[in-house]
Amino acid sequence: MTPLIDRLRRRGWRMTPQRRVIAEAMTGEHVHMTADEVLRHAREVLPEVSRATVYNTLNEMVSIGELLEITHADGRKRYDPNVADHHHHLLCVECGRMLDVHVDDPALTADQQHGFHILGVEVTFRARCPECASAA
Amino acid sequence: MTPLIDRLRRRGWRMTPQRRVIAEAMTGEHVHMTADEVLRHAREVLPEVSRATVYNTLNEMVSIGELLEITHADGRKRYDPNVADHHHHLLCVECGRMLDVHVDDPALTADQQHGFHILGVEVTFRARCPECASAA
DNA sequence: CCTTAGATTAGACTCAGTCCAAGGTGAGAT
DNA sequence: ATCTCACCTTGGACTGAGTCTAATCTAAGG
Ligand SMILES: [Mn+2]
Ligand SMILES: [Mn+2]
Ligand SMILES: [Zn+2]
Ligand SMILES: [Zn+2]
Repeated sequence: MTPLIDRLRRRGWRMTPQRRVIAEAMTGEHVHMTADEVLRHAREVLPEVSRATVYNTLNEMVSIGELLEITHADGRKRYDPNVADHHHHLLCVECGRMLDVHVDDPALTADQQHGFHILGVEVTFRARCPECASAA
Repeated sequence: MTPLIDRLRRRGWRMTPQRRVIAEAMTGEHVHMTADEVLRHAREVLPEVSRATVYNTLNEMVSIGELLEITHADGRKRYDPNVADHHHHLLCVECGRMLDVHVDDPALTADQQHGFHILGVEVTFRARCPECASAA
């Protein structure tokens, strides 16, 4: 898997310091940051990055398929760089931590499809993580 | 299944016209309205209902388990009165229409649980409905 | 009827996310 | 190496869903 930054350059993106630091934050499995978390990470390296640029960059990466956008129950969106490896999620409902999990996609029987054309399926396991369980 | 209104009264809720009209809107399968849709329905019967009361009532019904809250990708929450019958969802990504579907819950193998205590699982089929498919 | 705990209300407020117009800059062309 | 401009970044105004509050109202038990 080529690094995200190389793939972006190959698509003709101008490689600015802002985009570089955002792309570097968005790497790995089990990475599911909110826009504000990405902004904080980016500012540790490049303190003057603006919120608008983080939103611009994340949205563009989502629209070209280099990031997945996950809508969390708390309303804020999360961004997931793990697009190469189809997966689902395990979510701690207390602290919001989210892990990638691999499980077979469920399928709908014909009569349950109601004539819809299925595009994909999302599975989220709601759970309590070991840290939150022991804190309770 | 006793009607929602009776269950609410039995819990000691004061039965006001506002609550009655909101509870009447929240009945049936395949019902997944936003707060604003509930408000519009309520105002057709009782024009002076306030937005605050709709939000108060929906949130209270969710917290006592008489409604499910579904966070849609567009950010707005949907409210689902079908709590008696465990089910999952089939969502048209174009028009947002959402149907109840019945499919076996997927399960995580022990090594995929990462030590989490699983509370439940949500499955959403992303799809295009027949109306949106023919419009395209 | 009275009474009052609980319900309703308008509008101010919060917070994530979008939009805009002005100024800045990466990188291809010379 | 410098020029150029299409593209990028920025602060701040704006939007829209949802929450909060303080004043007013009312369902229902005695
Ligand atoms: Mn993931
Ligand atoms: Mn449903
Ligand atoms: Zn946790
Ligand atoms: Zn549709």
